[in-house]
Amino acid sequence: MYERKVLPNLNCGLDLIGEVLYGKWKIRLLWFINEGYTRPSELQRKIPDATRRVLNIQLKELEDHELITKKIYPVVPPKVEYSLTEFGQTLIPVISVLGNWGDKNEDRLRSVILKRLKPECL
Amino acid sequence: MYERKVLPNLNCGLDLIGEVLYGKWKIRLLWFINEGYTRPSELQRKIPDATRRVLNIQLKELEDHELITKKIYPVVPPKVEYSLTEFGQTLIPVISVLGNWGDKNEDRLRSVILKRLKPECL
DNA sequence: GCGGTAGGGGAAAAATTAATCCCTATATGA
DNA sequence: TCATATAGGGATTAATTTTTCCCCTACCGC
Repeated sequence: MYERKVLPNLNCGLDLIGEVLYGKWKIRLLWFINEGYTRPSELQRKIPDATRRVLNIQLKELEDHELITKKIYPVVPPKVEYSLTEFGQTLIPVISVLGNWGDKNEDRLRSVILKRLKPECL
Repeated sequence: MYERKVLPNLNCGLDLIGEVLYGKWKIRLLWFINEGYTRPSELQRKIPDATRRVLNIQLKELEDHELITKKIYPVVPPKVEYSLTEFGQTLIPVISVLGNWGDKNEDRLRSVILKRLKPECL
């Protein structure tokens, strides 16, 4: 795993939540786990744009940050289930606020975002 | 400026808000501008860990995304003031929710974050 | 034995983001 | 005259994150 070379800022609440939520797929992982998609293969199907690899890495980080727990069933073929910890559950309303703002301003956001990357990116 | 090579995901509200809010210092810039620190030099003093350069770049992105506006006074020495657009103002309650969750869980977050980077990073 | 399913992970490359360094300009005050 | 404050930007390097590619285990059914 990659080892940080620079100490992150941990001054205020915004720094702290940033540390655990940054990561391209983390918020969605939390969201889908909360919706009941608890197995790795289900999550991979819900987030097809991410590779298995990244999801595993980010799931591991969420676990290290105590937002989710991983239960491995000693069966064959292997079965794994993730679930939110109580701590992780308290994040759901927060994520909900983010998603609602994004949904409410969907058209405008899409427009301003695309305006900045028009030329070659498609 | 760096030109993206890969089209970002813009499927849902979470993707969209992520696009405009990701960036190490953006949330704090919005927050401080809202608190009345409107001039570049004031913002730099409020966020001493960031270099002038990055702040300028991220301010420019916030401006492109229509979250803030930049007013340049034609005086010498130069004077510039940023302010939130109406659109940007609607983000303040959202940022507030993020910050509150982080503040409320400050100790636990600091602990789990530090646990992951103990060894060499200090 | 082969292919499918379920769950992983190492190594290296590519993409992206942030930090460094150095340079521009003018006015004011010591 | 020299340092300081104000605002900004190009070029380069470093740091970090995400992707790609390839590999592994074990069982089941055919």
